[in-house]
Amino acid sequence: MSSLGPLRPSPLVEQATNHLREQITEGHWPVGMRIPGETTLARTLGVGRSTVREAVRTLATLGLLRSRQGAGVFVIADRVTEGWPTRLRRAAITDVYEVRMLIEVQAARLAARRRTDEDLSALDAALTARRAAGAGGDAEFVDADIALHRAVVVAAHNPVLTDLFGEFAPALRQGLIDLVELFGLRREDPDHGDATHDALVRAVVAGDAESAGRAAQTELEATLARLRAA
Amino acid sequence: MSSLGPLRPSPLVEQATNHLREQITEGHWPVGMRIPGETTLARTLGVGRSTVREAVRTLATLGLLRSRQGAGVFVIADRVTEGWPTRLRRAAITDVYEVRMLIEVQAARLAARRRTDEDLSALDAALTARRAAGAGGDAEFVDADIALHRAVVVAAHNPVLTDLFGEFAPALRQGLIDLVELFGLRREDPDHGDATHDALVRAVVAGDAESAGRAAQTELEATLARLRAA
DNA sequence: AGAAAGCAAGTCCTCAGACAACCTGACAGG
DNA sequence: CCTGTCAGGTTGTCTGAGGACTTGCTTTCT
Repeated sequence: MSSLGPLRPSPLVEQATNHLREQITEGHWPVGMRIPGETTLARTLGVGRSTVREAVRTLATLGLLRSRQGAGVFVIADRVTEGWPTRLRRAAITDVYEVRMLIEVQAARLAARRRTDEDLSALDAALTARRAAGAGGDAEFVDADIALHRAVVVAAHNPVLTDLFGEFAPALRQGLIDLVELFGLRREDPDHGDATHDALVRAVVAGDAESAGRAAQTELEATLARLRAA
Repeated sequence: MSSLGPLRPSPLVEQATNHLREQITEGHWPVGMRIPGETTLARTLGVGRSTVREAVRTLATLGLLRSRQGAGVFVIADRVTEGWPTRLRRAAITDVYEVRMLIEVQAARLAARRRTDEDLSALDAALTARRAAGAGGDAEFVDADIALHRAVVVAAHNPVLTDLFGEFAPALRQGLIDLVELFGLRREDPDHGDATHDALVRAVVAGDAESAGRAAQTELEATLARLRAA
């Protein structure tokens, strides 16, 4: 089992993939350009056409290339973006929260216009759960709070928006738990912000987009102000 | 014979990929199992062997499969954490654009309150460039358009927001180019929407958050309506 | 001359067959 | 038990062919 040295040079497809990826990342093939055809690439790379095809498919799966039948293969990106978890962890919590706010304010407006009956019961359940979690631990309470906000976003019925909120949720959770622990907000506010959340849910239920947006805005701005003060 | 039948609902490789992915995600092929051979799969799926190979390569790139020469293809994971480029490519363009809109409307409001002198000159340059690109190609024009919108987002001075817009930009670019080419929007509107963009920039320059938000909203809603009509 | 219809070249998509490289398990001999 | 050999099956790669689609040019008509 000596895996020492390049016993196997490495699969040809991998070599071809790396070669093509280099052309893109090094800037020789700018975004938008049509790359040479399969037969040309096969000849210049010294491999077969199917090998080129599998290499192209790999880069297409990674989001660098896009092939259109009859037209050719085009460069649609020149780098694979790093993940959001790391970016959000590096960013300032106030910036994260500000973006969360502007997302959710508009989400609330959409939710008021599109919520279904299932959404209504889900919102009701989440509101009740949040109220109940007021007696629990900090983490538990924050989770219930986020679950309620997620229910609002889900009611907007936009998969991209739901995914986006899911991306922010972990960073929000940590930041909010820190905030709650640091300021002991729940002791100084025995209501736990229940009134504002209730107003938000009622506006969504009523289908009043304007009120829903305002309710979300005031609620989130209050928390954002507390974050800035920290 | 069948002239009007489902000539090609979607590329065969894509169908094969989805079929294989289902077997994995539905649990029929547990992690660690060796899946049937290429020739067998080709026969059961009713496609050629190269088609199966490209499907397998796609799932291997996504981290679900791993093929070892001489041994077979093995399942190494049953779910994939998709990056945003992939998710946005798969999502409906209208959903993507709707999220883009709700981001940018609020970004315009923030920009009106926070723009610096550098932002103002950048906005001015971007607007001029967009105007000039009206005479160029479709891709060139879309790029100039996106650059202007990016300048507005940058003026909001929130790194997370800027990154988020950058995440959406590639998907937007593709969708907008398709839209422009499909409908020939630029011929039917010789102004290229210059007036609305000018209004947006002037509101940001003037520091009028309300007007900036409204300008962005009307401009983006018009395009969104065109997308929905497609 | 300008616009519309049609043609032809180029390109990706798919298939079929073939051979090479490689892994695995069975089997015979020590 | 250990080892070397072998046969069968599998993936890796190449080639040739034809179909489907896009694009630009050409032809034809107004």
